[in-house]
Amino acid sequence: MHAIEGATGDAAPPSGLRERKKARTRDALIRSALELIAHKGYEGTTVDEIAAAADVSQRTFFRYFANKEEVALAVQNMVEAQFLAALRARPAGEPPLTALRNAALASWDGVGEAVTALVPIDLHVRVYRMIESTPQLLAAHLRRLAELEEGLAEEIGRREGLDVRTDPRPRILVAAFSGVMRVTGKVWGENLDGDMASLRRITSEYLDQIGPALAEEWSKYGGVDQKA
Amino acid sequence: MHAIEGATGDAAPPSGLRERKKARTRDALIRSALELIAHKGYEGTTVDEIAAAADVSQRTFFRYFANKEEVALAVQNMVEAQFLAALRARPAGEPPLTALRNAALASWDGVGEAVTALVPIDLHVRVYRMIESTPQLLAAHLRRLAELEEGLAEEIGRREGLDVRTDPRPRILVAAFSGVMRVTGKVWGENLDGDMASLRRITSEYLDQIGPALAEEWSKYGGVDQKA
DNA sequence: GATATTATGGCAGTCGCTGACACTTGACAA
DNA sequence: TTGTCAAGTGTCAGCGACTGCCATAATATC
Repeated sequence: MHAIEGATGDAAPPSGLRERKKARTRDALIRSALELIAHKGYEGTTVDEIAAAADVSQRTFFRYFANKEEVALAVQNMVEAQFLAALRARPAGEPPLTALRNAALASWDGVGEAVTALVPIDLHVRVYRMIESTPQLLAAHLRRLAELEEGLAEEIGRREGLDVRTDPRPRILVAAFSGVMRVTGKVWGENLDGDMASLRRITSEYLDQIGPALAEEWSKYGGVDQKA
Repeated sequence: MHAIEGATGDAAPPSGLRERKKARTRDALIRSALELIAHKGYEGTTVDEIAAAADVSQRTFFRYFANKEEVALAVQNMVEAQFLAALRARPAGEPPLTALRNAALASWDGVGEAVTALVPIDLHVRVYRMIESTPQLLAAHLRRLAELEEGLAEEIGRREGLDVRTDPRPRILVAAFSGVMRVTGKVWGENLDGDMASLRRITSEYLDQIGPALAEEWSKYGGVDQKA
């Protein structure tokens, strides 16, 4: 439904030769694009080059992707879809914030292979940094994240048995959570150790800080715990 | 320093004739642009039309604004600069979250006249809704908000006497706060009463909900209060 | 009033993106 | 196998956003 889904997220096994061919072209486009972008930068890469590298015409490129941003964000998009799926898979008993947190941590697990099936992870990491540092790309990325938040809020609402349109708490929770996750991603991208382990550590650490950060007074180290 | 500032935010009184003329052209461009965009939509408006309506060449337009998005977001940008200024003006005693909240509420006050000096407020509101509903514009808007968050975090850090690069709490707080503010703005834009009073009400209400929303369990109505 | 600055316009050209049309290729049935 | 239909692809023409370049016109400075 939400555009997030479409990103190779539907794990429909390609049956006919036609669909297999389409998947191959799509993957080739993504690979060529990320390779070029990581190498020459986003703005330094033209659609013509991407298309040429994947051996299709420019027109065909635009039949697979609505715009240049979309290829660049294709893998990242997949990761986000993973996250939403992980949230859906969380046991009903978990409180909202815990579910979000665990979904994030859990989704880092499966995502590695899913990404590698398309492109080498280090390429993906390099592109991720590109996203953060390229204004146009970052803008598009943030917009998709906003869409994702919609999906997350809906799911939280569903879990807690309330309507997102009447009770603002799901959206508020997700907004706060996503904000923190963005900082997490940003900090991780800035630091040089681009491995999953450090990502997990930062994530946990920062999510733990959300309570103290919202507290009235900040004690010098650590801080108040807000739970109950 | 940050790009946010540049949006007519520097209240440097135009001295020479040259600068006054420049300010007039800039304002004319903004007015023409918002008028056209509110009327025909963002994508339905060409830069040529905007330039023509302001009686300058297209080339000149691009000397005033880096791209079409910038002119569409010019007023909104001013509002955000106001907000940052309002935060800076908060008394040192206020705890971080309270300062942010009061800065938001306070900035709604002065902003009315500041906006009206450029364009009628109802036009601005119509454009604001346009921003929320136009993907490309929303993307650009979200990116600027991310920049604003940087500024806010820095200011919070300064107030609390800690370095943003070592202590993550300022960023985390601001991220959570901004997330909630975004929901606020979105909900306000969706509802039909586009007046400041309802914006204030929603803002207060939603900010009050952030504690309960982060709590472990959600009681059906209202919820736990997290303060100490 | 001469001269140095700075703003503006016009033009050519690149790049992202789209519609229209013709052509090729895979799917499916007779 | 073959013929038909649907779907994917390439080519081309064209629009709109944006930039560099150069000539010109308007202010500022002395």
